[in-house]
Amino acid sequence: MERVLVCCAWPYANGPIHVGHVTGSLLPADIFARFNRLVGKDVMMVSGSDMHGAPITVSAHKEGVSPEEIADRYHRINSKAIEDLGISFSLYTHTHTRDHEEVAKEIFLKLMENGHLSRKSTPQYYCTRCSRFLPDRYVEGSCPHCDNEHARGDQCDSCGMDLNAEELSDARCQLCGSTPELRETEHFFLRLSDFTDELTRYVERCDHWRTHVRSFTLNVLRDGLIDRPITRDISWGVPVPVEGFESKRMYVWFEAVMGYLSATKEWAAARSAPDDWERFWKDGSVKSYYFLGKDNIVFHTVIWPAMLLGVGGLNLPHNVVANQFMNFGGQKFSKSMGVSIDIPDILTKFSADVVRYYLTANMPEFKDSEFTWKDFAQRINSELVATFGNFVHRAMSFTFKNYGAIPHKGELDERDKAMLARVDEAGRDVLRSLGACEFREAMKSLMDLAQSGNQYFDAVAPWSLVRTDKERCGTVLHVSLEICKALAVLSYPFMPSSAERMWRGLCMEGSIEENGTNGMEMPLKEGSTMEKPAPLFAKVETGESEAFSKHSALDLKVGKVTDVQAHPNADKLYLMDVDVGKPMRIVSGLKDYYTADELREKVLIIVTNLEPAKLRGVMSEGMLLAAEEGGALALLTPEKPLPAGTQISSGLDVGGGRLSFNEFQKLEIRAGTLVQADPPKLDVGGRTVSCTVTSGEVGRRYAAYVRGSSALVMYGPDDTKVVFDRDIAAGARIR
RNA sequence: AGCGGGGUGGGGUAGCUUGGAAAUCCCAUCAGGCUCAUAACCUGAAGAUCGUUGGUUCAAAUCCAACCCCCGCUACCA
Repeated sequence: MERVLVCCAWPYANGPIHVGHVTGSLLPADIFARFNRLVGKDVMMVSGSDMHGAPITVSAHKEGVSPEEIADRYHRINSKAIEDLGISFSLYTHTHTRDHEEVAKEIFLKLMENGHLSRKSTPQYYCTRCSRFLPDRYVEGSCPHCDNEHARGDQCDSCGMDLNAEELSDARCQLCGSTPELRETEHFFLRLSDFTDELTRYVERCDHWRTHVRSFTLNVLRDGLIDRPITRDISWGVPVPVEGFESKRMYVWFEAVMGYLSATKEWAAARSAPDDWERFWKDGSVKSYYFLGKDNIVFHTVIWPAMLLGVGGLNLPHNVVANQFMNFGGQKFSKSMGVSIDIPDILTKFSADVVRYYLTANMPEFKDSEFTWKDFAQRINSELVATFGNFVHRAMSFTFKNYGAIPHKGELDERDKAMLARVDEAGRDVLRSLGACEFREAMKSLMDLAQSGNQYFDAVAPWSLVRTDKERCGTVLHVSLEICKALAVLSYPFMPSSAERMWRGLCMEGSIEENGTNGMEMPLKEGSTMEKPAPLFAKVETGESEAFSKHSALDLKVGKVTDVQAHPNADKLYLMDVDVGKPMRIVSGLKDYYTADELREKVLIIVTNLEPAKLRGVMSEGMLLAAEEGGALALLTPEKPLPAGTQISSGLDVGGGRLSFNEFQKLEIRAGTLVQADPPKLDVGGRTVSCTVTSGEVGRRYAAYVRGSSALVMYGPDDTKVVFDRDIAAGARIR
């Protein structure tokens, strides 16, 4: 039996997985694995949680727990989420296992034995009080390029320059504040340069790779590879199996990729066949596929292959299927910015198959894609429910109602034959696309077949045939059910549980999983009594998806006042012309607070998607934001100058639809004082809520959305937050 | 900043490697039809001078150059 190894990038155990992980690697890997099982191949599919590395120690330090506790927590959460999503791993493990440690040490020693490691001493800061070496980011000091005294050792947040910790004057340990000393420390380096030529030849052969993966890799190789350190001075990670290195650990990027191999070995050991892993790694006819995001390409096209070459005797990746990114409201997913949709969350609202559908249909295969709740609801409702689900349901429920069983197939006319030929054609299309890892295309072919089904059903009109020619009606229904059967089998890689439900609904024996694509040829069992069909998918109520985003339906932009005039017919109102990237007329009630001259040239924050409204006879197209508290009023403004029209974000979907004034009033936006930075807390007047903020200054007052017990500080590009032009009390309501 | 990818009707996309009758498909919009089905389905229409500016050519979305914008990597998010 032909064998396939499916490898999926290892989610980092520092937070719950989100839709980006799923659409970027987990889901394409699973679809591909299921497809291969369907066509009868022996599939090994592995991944796990990446448990090591500095970010986890940082989280642990923040929470005051051990790194292991953090890693274990998210490993549990993510294992569950992955299972709930129906991702069919042979084994989903993690990198903090004995197996992995052994494999990592073994590979390390083998690379050393083969002469691909070198040792080098470099100076690094060591904190005597903490008795540890400090990673660059843990060192704080004065930036040599600007006056910032709080530059981190890797980068200055103030001027943005890249730094080495040694460049800082007045270096301090960020953990305890004491002055660290520079010490020599010795590390191992992977001699990547040994492999440049061989890797170049290898990648040049791989012309079946996606072009962006291949050209990017070739470019990296053309620049020449630099030897990289593979050990570092931290205590969390895989120990280095060399005397004198007891206090050091392997770099996580070096050790985590080995997880593919160690997971396969762990799988084999669990089956009491410890040598079984070799069938997937040493047999040159086995093709291995790696699914990951574009940020991860070099690790899989250069570094891991170099390691495999250095060890020798192990298969190189056959294909590295890298996806682009799925963004959310124009922003990349990022936990720190509060821009993410966690899988555990979304699964409380929607079934796995529905989520899988959307994430496949919108998969960022060749370029970035955008997740919006509006698009989510739309695609589910009009594609999955209306086209696909509805065809299956109308065919099955009509048959059930009028026959109660699978009807007899009589003589086929030209149209029936053409339809069945179309089914075969669609089957070939779907399977071809799946084999080429073109999942959106495959899904499209599947949907096209559902549409053809609808067209056929309409053309043969069984609802009138049933009254005139019941025999012929049975035949066209039989053909329709054939289409359903094909849809069931072909949709299995994408939506496995719905597919199996359809299979059972058609009175077919066994399961799709057991029969594979042979199920396409298996005849329907005429005369079998059917169960009453139920719709496969329910429509998504707009409210359900809005629940996630209603607080962010505001489209805020930076606006520059170009002209201010008194309203001809009102005491308190101004007519303001504001540039928000385009001119906009705004009527505002600021006359009691600001003179026209004070307002001219001012830079404000404008709601640009409000329903226009007439105020004392003049149309107002937008609204400027101001905070109000006990008779005092302050205008919202960006803390640094931003050009007119710049998008200001709460971090989530900007919506795009028009917002009525009533809806706007339901939103809670307040002035809040940042009372602590880590974890960030915001005082919004009488109560303190947790908040997300990009890099706030404690004691400063910011504008923030408040929802429940958390808040989202509004911000523009470059972490520019929204502040006030006059002092205003914390808790002031913004409108 | 360097490197890679992308910029096609309102939104998403195909085509661009091998230039050729003003361009594919889905959604939304509009007009019809049907009534089996989750107001679902089917048919038809309107809608783009293919990021900008130049160039090559009889002919460019498609090739070349410059520029603008978005994203990623370089810098521990798929």
